[in-house]
Amino acid sequence: MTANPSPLALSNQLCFAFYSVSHAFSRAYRQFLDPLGLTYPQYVVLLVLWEQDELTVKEIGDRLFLDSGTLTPLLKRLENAGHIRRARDKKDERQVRISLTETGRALREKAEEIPKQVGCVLGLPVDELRALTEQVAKLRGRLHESASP
Amino acid sequence: MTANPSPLALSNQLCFAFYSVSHAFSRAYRQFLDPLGLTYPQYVVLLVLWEQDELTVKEIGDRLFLDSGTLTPLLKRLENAGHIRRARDKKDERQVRISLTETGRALREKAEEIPKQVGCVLGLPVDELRALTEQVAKLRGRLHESASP
DNA sequence: TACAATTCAATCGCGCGCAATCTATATGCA
DNA sequence: TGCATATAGATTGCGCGCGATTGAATTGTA
Repeated sequence: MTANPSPLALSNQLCFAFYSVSHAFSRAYRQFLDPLGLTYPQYVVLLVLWEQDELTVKEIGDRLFLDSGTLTPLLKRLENAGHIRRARDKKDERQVRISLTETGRALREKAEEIPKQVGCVLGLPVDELRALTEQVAKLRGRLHESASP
Repeated sequence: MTANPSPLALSNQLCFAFYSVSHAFSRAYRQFLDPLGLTYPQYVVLLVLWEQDELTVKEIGDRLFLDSGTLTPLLKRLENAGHIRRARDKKDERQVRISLTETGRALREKAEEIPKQVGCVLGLPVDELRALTEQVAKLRGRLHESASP
């Protein structure tokens, strides 16, 4: 794979790099998330809610590029764990609004150490991390555009 | 998420960027893989086999950072589709050796157009793609090292 | 040669990701 | 107002990823 010399396979290389690094990241986070009883996708949903509470399922999905097929069962698990509440919006009964419980809000402090610890193993200067993040987000944007023209 | 100003959240940003871009890539590949009846992970396994046939499950797993729990059922599906054969190694009965069928080898030609088509939407110069791929692979290496010291 | 330790693949269980479909609610328009 | 259309979320089905365990084959070693 990584030894393929063909320049035509370049997007294959890049795609696989992202595919494998995202799993590697997920594994790296797991050692810190396991003690909290969270998976990485659940953690990301909580990150969103810690930043802005009372979002609807759709709003969470827009931020994370996930649909209700993924989010509904995930949110139910977070609800069963006692971290969030799910309630139909009174003004628009189609929507389900997600709110943090006290437990869910409290989890934030413990979770705040995680990115620091993971960041250590990356061994890259902050500005490089920032540049890389931007570059990757830009690629994601292009892929999304081309998917829904 | 992307609006979080805290520098502490930088590895969160980067991890999420990889997480979301890898799904976006997988969706981009899907439109080309669907007609071939392949998923992205199946395609990646075939890429490996097209480069070197007669690998064992472990050897495939080493190249793709996947274990038998993922590969065994995936390979069975590729076998059912007629693309590969699975057979115990005569010299070491613990190993299962994977070989391409004629159908599986023939699939390569159709698949060869895919990275080109995906590459078009990325809109990045070749050397930038190459640099990005290397940088991401390096990060993956660091994450793997720190996982198994 | 016995027998413990290691290696390889298979199996099981669970949580995503996502396409497709369904239901309920809201909106737009004649 | 009445009905078509659109939207939000839930549900179903399938294919991963992966931790944990199992069973069989091999290797290392006393």
